[in-house]
Amino acid sequence: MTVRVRFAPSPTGYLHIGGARTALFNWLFARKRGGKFILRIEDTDQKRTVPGAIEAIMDGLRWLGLDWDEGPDVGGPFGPYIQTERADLYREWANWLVEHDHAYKCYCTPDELAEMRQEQMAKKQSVGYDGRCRHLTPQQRAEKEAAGLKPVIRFKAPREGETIVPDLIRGDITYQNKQITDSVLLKSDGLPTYHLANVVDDHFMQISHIMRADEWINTAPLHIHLYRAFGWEQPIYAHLSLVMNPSGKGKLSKRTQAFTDSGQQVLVKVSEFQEAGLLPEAVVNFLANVGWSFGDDVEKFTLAEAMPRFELEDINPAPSRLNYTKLDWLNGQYIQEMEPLALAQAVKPYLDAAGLEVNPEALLAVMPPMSKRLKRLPEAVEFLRFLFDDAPFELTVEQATHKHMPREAAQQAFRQMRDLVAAIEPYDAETLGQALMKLGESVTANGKAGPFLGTARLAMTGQKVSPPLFESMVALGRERSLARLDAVLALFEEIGD
RNA sequence: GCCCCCAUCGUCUAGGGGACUAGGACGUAGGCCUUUCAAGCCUAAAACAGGAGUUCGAAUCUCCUUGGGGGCACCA
Repeated sequence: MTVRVRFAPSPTGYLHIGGARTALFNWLFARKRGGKFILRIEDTDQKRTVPGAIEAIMDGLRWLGLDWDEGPDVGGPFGPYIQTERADLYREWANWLVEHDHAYKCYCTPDELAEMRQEQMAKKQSVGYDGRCRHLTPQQRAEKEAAGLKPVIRFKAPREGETIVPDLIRGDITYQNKQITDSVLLKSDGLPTYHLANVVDDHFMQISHIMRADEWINTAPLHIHLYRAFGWEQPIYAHLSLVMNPSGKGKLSKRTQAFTDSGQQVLVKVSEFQEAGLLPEAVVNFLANVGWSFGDDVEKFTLAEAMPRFELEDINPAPSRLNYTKLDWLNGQYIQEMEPLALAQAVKPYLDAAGLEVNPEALLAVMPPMSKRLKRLPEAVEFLRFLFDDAPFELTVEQATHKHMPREAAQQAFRQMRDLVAAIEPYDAETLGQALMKLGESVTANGKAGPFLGTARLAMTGQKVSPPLFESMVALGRERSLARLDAVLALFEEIGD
């Protein structure tokens, strides 16, 4: 069997991370089976269609490295791949259903339907269209038409029996047909609803497997009836679990929650992951671990490695939340592996944006030690500010001293350090390191260099956390290092008298 | 209200009747290393929602309860 799967978003905005995961699983499956991955745009709700959304979605997919074989931009043998460009096809098949007694015209107005729903709710009945237009006589129909009412086409759903939805992930799901309502297939604006467009397209695009989120599961029996009414073969279903909010309350959405309990921003759009300085390899790796597992206790892997192992049957049916902290860890792992030059290039835009005047050489020099400290690229801005900004930072005598190195000793230590830095040759990390270690051991009460080096770091960088001290001083250069030492010494003088 | 799905450490997961004193990862705690912070390494705490049943034997199968989620539009 030729595998053909599709990702079919509606262009109502950005690419959602949950959608990205659906796309990823489809992609993985298509690649594993040597099939085709198709991108189709479901834009039949023109009110919700947002200009530019198609591009935004494609950008998101491209960033993640999910390429498609057929789609709006690349075309393909079953196009067009944008539903509004296929409107005639749907109309044709909607009419076909009417002609074959599988569908009928309905003239109910929105008000009328709302009223019906209210009544049903008031009576605590199940809500759904009651089929009142099913048996209109030709005369009644003519009257409605004469009154200028524009009809919709509704499916004539079977009222008896049951329908089984076979699902690769969940097994057979049984529905009582009496619960399936006469859904609208063709709207009064002449465009199809999701149900019709989806079934018609999946058929003519020869889709073999439908992988989509759990939220669509209840539409499956209806769609199965449509396939039967048309006399078409139904695809194989596999309903993926939903991606939930970190709180566990509801499916992940833009609105619900902006921050997690630990204060992290809840990223939702793929573009937000990108802007947050996360690497696409990490995001995609992370996503693959949600609802699927590589096996062998392996957490970090590439898509190429995952692909041969991917099986639909292995997908976990339970909904899951996104663990953003784990994503950061994974991202850090990928950053550690980056070549210094690549990392410098990745980090530079953020430094530029922060208004820092970046010296490329100095930047490159501190990349190796930085790579172990970065979880997300933009963090580099605060880490490296000291390197590209000579504005004096706030420092107190308290910070420049230590319990094992009180005021007098600290002042003395910094004086010695200044002399040492001024004279040392060569001015490199190793020489500097050895000398400063020795100095440190001689100036602290406990004979350990740690307390001294900690304060020295503060004096050089203004930060408790920075690239390692010696490398930082080398990157800074002798002159600027001396200037910062002078600043500390001045601090002691000022307060001292 | 009706229908559907789901249920293993805080989170993501492994587990498909005996290999389970339930494994891994993130996070957390402690330790080592160390030039602070990281990174790395080691250790620890931490889960089969509850109840019946099937079986010699159940995290694994069935049912019920509970809890969570989704759906019930001329939205997708």
